Amino acid sequence: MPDIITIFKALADPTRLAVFNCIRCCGSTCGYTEGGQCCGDCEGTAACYIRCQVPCAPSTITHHLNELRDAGLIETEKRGRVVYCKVKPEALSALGAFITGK
Amino acid sequence: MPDIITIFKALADPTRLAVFNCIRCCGSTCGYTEGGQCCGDCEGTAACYIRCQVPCAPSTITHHLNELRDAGLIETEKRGRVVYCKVKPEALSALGAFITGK
DNA sequence: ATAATATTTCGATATTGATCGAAAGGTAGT
DNA sequence: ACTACCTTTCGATCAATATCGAAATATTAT
Repeated sequence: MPDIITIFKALADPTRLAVFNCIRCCGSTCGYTEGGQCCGDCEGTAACYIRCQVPCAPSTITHHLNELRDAGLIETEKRGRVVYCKVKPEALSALGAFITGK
Repeated sequence: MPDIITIFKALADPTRLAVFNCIRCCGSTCGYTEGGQCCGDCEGTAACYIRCQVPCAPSTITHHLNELRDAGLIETEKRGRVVYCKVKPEALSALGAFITGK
């Protein structure tokens, strides 16, 4: 399991935090791409996906997803050519433990 | 009040996190220098101070204290030539709010 | 006043890391 | 097979920043 520094680093970049929040707000699953089950206004099918909410190059999104996964903050699952992501609650517990002083 | 990104950034550097933890473990006050009230084994007077626990140049410590202060994580107070630091609990609450989803 | 000590400022360096474009790898549909 | 699409890998570039040493500032002690 990743240490707290890795978690802090992963969340310390604005773009990456936006990616994380996007995944988080999707509930259990969030499509990287248009077909994914998604959050808020877009009712699951509309063009509300990470790359749309966080405008940057595809390769940049891949990079950030890797960082978040390495930090244990998300899991990713590839079905076909689409990646689905969800938050790992354990990582947030690790943050909680830091706050309470471990 | 500083945003969550600033807080994450401040805690994302190993040296700076060590400084923060050192201040934190001191209870209410922690001397930057030898005379400070201090934590753990050293019973308040021994040579247990930040620069000793976190070996780096004095100017580097100053830099990290500034970052931590700007992030709202600590307050500093200068008495004579010694800086005393303490953790600001509000910053930790901000972290807590992030965990619970705001 | 002088000396010693604690901290900060400044400038320089070196490392890290965010970002992109181009090309490659897989997967689904025709 | 071929095509279209999603994602990843690879290099390169550029900005941010951690670190230090030296000099400056400020405070206490002699």
